[in-house]
Amino acid sequence: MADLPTSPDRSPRSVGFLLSQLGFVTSGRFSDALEPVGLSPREWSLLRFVAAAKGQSQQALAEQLGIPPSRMVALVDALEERGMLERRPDPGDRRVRALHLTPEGRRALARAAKVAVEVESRLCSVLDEAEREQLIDLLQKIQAEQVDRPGVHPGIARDHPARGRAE
Amino acid sequence: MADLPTSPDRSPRSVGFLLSQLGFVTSGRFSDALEPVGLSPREWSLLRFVAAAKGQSQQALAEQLGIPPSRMVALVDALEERGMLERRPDPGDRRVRALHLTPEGRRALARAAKVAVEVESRLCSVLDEAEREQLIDLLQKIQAEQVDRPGVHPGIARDHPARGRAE
DNA sequence: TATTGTTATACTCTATAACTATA
DNA sequence: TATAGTTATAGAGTATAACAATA
Repeated sequence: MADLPTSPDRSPRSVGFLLSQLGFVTSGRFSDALEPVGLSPREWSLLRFVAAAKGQSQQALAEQLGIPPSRMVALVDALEERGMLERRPDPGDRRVRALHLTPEGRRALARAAKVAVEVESRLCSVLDEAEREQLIDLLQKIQAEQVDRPGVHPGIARDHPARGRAE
Repeated sequence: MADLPTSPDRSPRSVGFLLSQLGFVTSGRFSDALEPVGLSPREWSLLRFVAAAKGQSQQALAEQLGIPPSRMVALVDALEERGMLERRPDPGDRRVRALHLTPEGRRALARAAKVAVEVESRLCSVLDEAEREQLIDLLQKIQAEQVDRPGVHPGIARDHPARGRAE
C-alpha cells in the first residue's frame, strides 16, 4: 500500500491530517475568541442545547451530550453562578432540576454567535464565497457519513483527557 | 451581524464548526487505529521528525515541535524503552543526546503509514477522487494562511490541557 | 556564567463510585 | 428497589522550576 504523499514542509497531503490540524487550530481560536464573552466552548455548547429545548432535566441533557452526570453538575454550577442558567424545581418530581436560560444567558449566547461569525470570517478569509460553500458541502458530506450526532461536538464528551490531539 | 445558519440537527453550517468537529473525530480515529502499532499520535509525530532529521538533540527537536524540554524526556523515554528510538552521545558535546531511529522505530513508522492510509480511505469513502482532491486543495489554502508550521500538528504542543475541544 | 537534559512538585481536569433525597 | 442529582476521591497529564553535569 502506498504512503500518503507529503509536502516538503512535511505536511501530509491528506484530508485526515488537514482536518485534524485545522480542527485543532480552529478550536483554539474559537476558545480564545469566546473568552471575552465569559464562556468556554463547552459551556457554549450546553447553552445552545438548553436554548433549543428548555426545561429538560440535567440528566436528560447529559444523556444527549454524552457526558457523565457528575460532570454536568460542575458545568451547570458555573453557569448558574454567573447568572446564565437557572435550575428550576420540577413540580411533578422533586428530584429533578429543569434547566432554563436566563436573560443573561440569552445575551451571552447572542454575543457568542457574533464571535462565531468573526472566527468563521477570519478562518475563511482566503476563500471566496463560492469556495466556502463548496468546502462546506464537501465537509458535510463527510459529516453525514462519519458523525453520529451532527449537532453535538464530541469534544464536549471526551473521555480520554489527552487523547489523540496530536496528528 | 447575522448568525451562522444552523441545520435542523443543530449543526451550524460553518467551516469552523465542521473543521473542529471532524478534526476531533478524525484525531480519535487515528489514535485508535494507531494503537495496535504501539504508538500514540504524539509519538508518531516525534518519530516522523526524527526520521526526517536524524541526530538532532532533544532540545532542538523540542524547539521545533514547540514542546517543553521536560516533556520531551518522558516522550523519548517511552520510545527508547520500546526500542524505537535511541539516545546517542554527541562526541562534540557530552551534554547532548542525539536522537536516532532504530530499525524497530523504522518498522513502526512504516506500519503507521499504512494505518494513515486506511484512516484516510475510510474517512473519504463518501467522496470520489476528484472531490477528495478538491477538498484537499481548499483545506491547504486555509492551512497556508492560518497555520504557522504546516508540518507540525499543534496538538503535540498544546499548553492548555483541556482547552477548546468542545465546539 | 550559560546550557542540556532530568527530576520534583503542584495544578487541572477527569471518571468512578459512594451518597442523599426523593420516587 | 430505583432514579436524579451531588460530593469525594484517586488517577492521568501537564507546566514550572529546581537540579546535576558539562560547556
